[in-house]
Amino acid sequence: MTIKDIARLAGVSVSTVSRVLNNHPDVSAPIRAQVLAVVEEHHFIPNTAARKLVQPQGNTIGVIRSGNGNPFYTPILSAIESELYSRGYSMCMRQIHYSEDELTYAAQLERAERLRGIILLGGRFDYTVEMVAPLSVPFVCCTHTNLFGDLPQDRYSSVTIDDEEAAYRAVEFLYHLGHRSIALLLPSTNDHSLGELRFHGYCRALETFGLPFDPSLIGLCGSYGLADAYRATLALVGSGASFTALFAISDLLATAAIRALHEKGLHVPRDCSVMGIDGLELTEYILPPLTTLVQPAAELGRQSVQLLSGLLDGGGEHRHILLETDFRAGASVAPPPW
Amino acid sequence: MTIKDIARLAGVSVSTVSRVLNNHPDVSAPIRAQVLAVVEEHHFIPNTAARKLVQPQGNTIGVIRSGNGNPFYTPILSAIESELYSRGYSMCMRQIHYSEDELTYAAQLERAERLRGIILLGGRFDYTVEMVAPLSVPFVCCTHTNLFGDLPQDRYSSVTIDDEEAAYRAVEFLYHLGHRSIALLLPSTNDHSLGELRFHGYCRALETFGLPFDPSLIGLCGSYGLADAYRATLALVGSGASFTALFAISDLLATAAIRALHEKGLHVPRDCSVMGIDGLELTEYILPPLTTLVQPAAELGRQSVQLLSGLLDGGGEHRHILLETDFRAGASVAPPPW
DNA sequence: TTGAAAGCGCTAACAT
DNA sequence: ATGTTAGCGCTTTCAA
Repeated sequence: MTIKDIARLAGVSVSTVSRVLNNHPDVSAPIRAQVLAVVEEHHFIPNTAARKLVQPQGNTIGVIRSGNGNPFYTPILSAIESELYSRGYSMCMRQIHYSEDELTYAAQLERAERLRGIILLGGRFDYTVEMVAPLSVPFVCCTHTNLFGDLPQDRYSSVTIDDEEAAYRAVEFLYHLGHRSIALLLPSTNDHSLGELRFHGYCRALETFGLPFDPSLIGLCGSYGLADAYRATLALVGSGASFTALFAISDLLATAAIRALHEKGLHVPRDCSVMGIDGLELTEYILPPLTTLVQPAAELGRQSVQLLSGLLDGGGEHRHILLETDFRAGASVAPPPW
Repeated sequence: MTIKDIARLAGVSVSTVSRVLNNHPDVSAPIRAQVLAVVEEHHFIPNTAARKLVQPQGNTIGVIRSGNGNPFYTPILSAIESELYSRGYSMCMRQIHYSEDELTYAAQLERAERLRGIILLGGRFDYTVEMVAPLSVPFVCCTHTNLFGDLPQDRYSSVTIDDEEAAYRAVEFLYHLGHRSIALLLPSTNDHSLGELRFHGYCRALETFGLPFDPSLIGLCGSYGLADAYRATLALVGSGASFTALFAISDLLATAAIRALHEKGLHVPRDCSVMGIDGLELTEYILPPLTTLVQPAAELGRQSVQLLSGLLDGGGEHRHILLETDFRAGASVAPPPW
């Protein structure tokens, strides 16, 4: 079923059908009704591919979400969506695997959907000039930025928290509570990504406060998964390492850690404090409610759109925005037991 | 940049470029290399819309995921994806809001992507013949089925758990533990959806075991959100209703309920047992680990694909598969305190 | 107000 | 092995 069929059935020309379908004003009411009737009757839906092919440019922004599981992105996405719509853009979202390359995907989407701009949600921290070459519309990184690649700052925008600083603050908070042996739970210390940045923040805090770096206090879980975090925490405690606080670099890791500590007979926060980063809604409802640094999810999304919109409207330049995390008091931290 | 440009730059014809791009064998090695070089150099990506337009039919299955937040769908999606790929299909996933209509969306996607079939993940339970009319390829409902609409069974397939039965089993389990006052936490009792079905299961269990239905034990939260569930539970306890167990119709609701009970000075499970349905990975890691009926997420996804594949290969007919839930022992239930 | 026709970028006959 | 060409379904001039 094509507009040709509809035209024939309605006894008009294809251009008239097209006009009706696109709400052009210059069609007489009776003809319009007639065409619409046929369209309805046959449940006709115009072929999007053909439309895309012929329309010079739309007003669509592509959003690529990397990694399928993380609930952290959910509120960000909502914010992006509503901000986009309120500015008259339409949004086209795709979710991809961690294993897929978001830039390749973005480039394809750009062609397929005639995108005007792209928002990369949760991607790599190590873009090179070569990698972004296929992209020919402006893009902004939301929740990540290019700290490990050679892509110049003026080639892209980003909106993130300062990951290194956030980790520093988390450790600082624990230190000021009185903790002197602070364990760290993270997937890897050299992933050229989040983990590495937050690891640096942890190290800097130790240094600042004159605490020794103790490798036996580092729990490496290998992934951002709950099961791995759980196992790594069990192993950490099982190794005999002694610590009064555990800083997990994400809320999810922290959640699994609390259970593991509990299993080992350690009460949180009485025997061991636990702190996270992210501020998932869910971790507000676990027991004990997690003390964490909340990322300004809605703001991350909103400002990404604002940046992109500025770029598209002509005036704007590529910028890099660092947003503050917000301390959320839970019940998972306390002064050390002595 | 189009294949025409590439052809000119490489000094060949457009069909040669097309052949190279589509890995056709009948291109000489030097020409292929030459074309590829130009393609690389200019980061050329063929226009998907044009391809879609001209290709008679692909091998793509569309997946529409309704509602953006629920982590329950994550493992299902992974299963769908891998099963699809292993059978030689490619997948095209779209996520839509609760507020959007998945069928309209599916119909558009069907045209746009030339889909061969559709998997609806987490949609409505009340389709009518009229609503599905725009779809012209077979579709299967994953995690929902058409118990409230007039769409005949032979017009679609479905793979779900028996929601009514699962709720029954949850209550049965609590009953056998000794509980006689079992509260219920759910968004609504008449949403023509999940909530209503599970409500029926709850009622049937009460009836079977000779327990009176007590409206004051029904906690209505209005949504599947954590905050609403938390408030509803506080209100339920605050109302003075007396119960020794709470059955929340989803794991997320159960999680928020546990926190609310704790806030009210009720220990779970000593003072009040809590049980959920879904079996989220996360609720295995909260304290107390949630006792729940686990939906066979991977199997739900896998069988959806198998059904669809059977339909497409000619032989299959529309079928409706009910999968069993699996009891997962946590630590959130116990015999009543007396 | 309506219709005829060109062309979007690509693939696949068909021709060479 | 490579080139020429006819559409795919649609929108949009341009003419009537």
